[in-house]
Formats: sequence, structure tokens, C-alpha cells
Amino acid sequence: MKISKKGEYAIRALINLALNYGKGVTQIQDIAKSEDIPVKFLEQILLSLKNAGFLQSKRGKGGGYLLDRSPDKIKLGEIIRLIDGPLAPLACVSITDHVQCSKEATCGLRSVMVDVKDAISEILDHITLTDVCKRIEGKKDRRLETLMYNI
Amino acid sequence: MKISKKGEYAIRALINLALNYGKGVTQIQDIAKSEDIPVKFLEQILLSLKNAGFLQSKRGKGGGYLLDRSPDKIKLGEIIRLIDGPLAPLACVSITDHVQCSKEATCGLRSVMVDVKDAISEILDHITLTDVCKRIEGKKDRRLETLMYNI
DNA sequence: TACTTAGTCTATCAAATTAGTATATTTTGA
DNA sequence: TCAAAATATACTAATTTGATAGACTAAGTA
Repeated sequence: MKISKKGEYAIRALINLALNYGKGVTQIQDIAKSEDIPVKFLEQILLSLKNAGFLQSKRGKGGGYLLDRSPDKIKLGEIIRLIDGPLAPLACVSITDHVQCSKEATCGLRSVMVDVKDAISEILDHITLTDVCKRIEGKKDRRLETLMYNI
Repeated sequence: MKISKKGEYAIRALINLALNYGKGVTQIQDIAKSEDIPVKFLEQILLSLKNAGFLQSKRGKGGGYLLDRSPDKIKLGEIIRLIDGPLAPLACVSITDHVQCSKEATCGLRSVMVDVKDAISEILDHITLTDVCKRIEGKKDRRLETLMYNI
């Protein structure tokens, strides 16, 4: 049930860009360094994300990437679907990749997996990059509070 | 986010055996036929399931497999974990395969994936083979009603 | 006892996927 | 024109997936 390294890198890169939203472009090198992703691998990933409409790019000196939409318009589910394919645990319950099966109507396993897919989608198709950024801030704040309290 | 064919076959085989629970052994051949699984592949799968304590076997003429526990004591999550590994989308949120990461406390992605893992586990670690069998019966009943109504 | 049936065990394999590298090209700003 | 940075392909090593093959063991039965 795992997402791939590529998928994880894609999300981390987008979170990184979301944290810098509104502050101009960020270069591949910088993202690679701060997120600890192999540069050449990240190039490919960012290119796919650009072609899929998540990013804008600027070439040449002073170039780099930036989000093409506001981070509250980018949902994690979209990113994972692009890089890793359907969220569904079985092809027969995927909306995007649906493969017909003759026993569908009475299949007990399918029925369970529909529930699982819905539960995953309920989270990943609603949470945005902005939400993730808020979670990060929230956690940092809480750590700071704990730190202050402990002094 | 998919489960493997092997995992799917394992669950289907166990559901098949659950439907025959209390009626003696079932042979690999028969399960393979009714679930449309390659026989030699299924042999391996059933052997793993036996070694993991899901099944009992009887060798020689009149032999076959049967559940080692009542189907209401076997949860889908256990089966998937055995065959496909952790339910968690990222290793850092897996209870069984937990890999430590330095940024854990403030990682926004991790925090989301914890929620996803919990949502998946909430379903798969509670639903049993008996529950799946009931779903099958329920669906058949409903289809029958529809059929009767249409006559 | 010999034969058949059915599970057990281990090895092997082709294809696909994953996680990258490598290299050359194009665009842009200074 | 030079350097920086994205773009575009091609390639590859390792691992995983989805099987297949064959020899072996145990149990019932004629």
C-alpha cells in the first residue's frame, strides 16, 4: 500500500514550493538540497509536474520553478494520482482506472476495497498544500511552546 | 497504493475457505478453479498462509486446506500485512516497519500519512472474513429481491 | 506393497517497475 | 558571448511481481 519515492519526492518538492509561494522562483538545486532528493531525479519529477499543470518554470539565469496555482488549490490526491496512479487498492474499484469484472455486483472483496478507497480519497482529495503547510507551522508552534514551558 | 495480485489471491482464497468453514477440507485445485488463480502460484500462497497460522492442511488422498481459526477471528489487515507488508503509505508511519526520521516531529507529510494509515487500518484491521461473507450474502439477497420484483 | 492423490519445498525466470544516471540541447540574463 | 538553469531523451542496475518447474513427502486404498 506504499507510495513510491518518486511520489514522496514530488509531494515534498511541492510543499517546499508552497512554503515559498509568492516569493518568486526556487531552483531545482535548492529544492533538492533542502529536501534531500537526487538532483537529476528531481529534474524529471518537476518536469512531469510542470507538464501536468502544477508548476510554472523560468529558464536561464535567475530561473527556477514556482507553483502555477495557489497552494490551497492543489490537493495531495492529485499529485499522487499523477505520479503513482490510482489511489484504489484494486483496479476494479478505481474511478480513473476502472477495469470491469463480471462478479462485480456480488464481490465481497470489492465492496470492502470501495470503502478503503473512499477513506483514502476522503483525506487525500481534500487536503491541500496549504493545509500541509499549516500542519508544519502548527507543529513548530507546539514545539516552541513546549520549549518555552520547559525553560 | 495497490495491493499485489498475490495479496488479492490470498484474500480470495481465504474468503473461499471461509464460505466452506465447518464443511471439511477444500483442495488447492478447487480454490484455484473457482477463484481463477494459477494453481502453482496458489500453492505457494496457501503454504505461506499455513506457515503464518491462518490455515491447517491435510496431505494425501482426501487432503486439502481449511481455516485454522474461525473466520470471525481473521482480519483482512493481517492477511495483507503478511503478503504485501505494512498498510502505511510511508515507512515512517508504519507501526510494523517503522523507520526513524530526524524531521519526524515537524513533518507535514508524515502527519497526513499517519491519518491515511489510520483510516486504512480502521477498516482493514476490523473487518473479518465473516464480515466479507455477510456482504456477499447481503448482495446476493438484494439481487434476488430485485429479480423477484421484476418478474 | 505399490499406486495414486494431494500438499511441501526450492529453484528458476521473464517482465515490469523503481530509483536513479548520463548526456546533449535550449533558453535566458548579464 | 558566456554562464546558469530548465528541457528532453536515453540508458541502466537492482528489485519486485507474477508466475512456472520439478523433485519430494505424507496419507489413504486396492
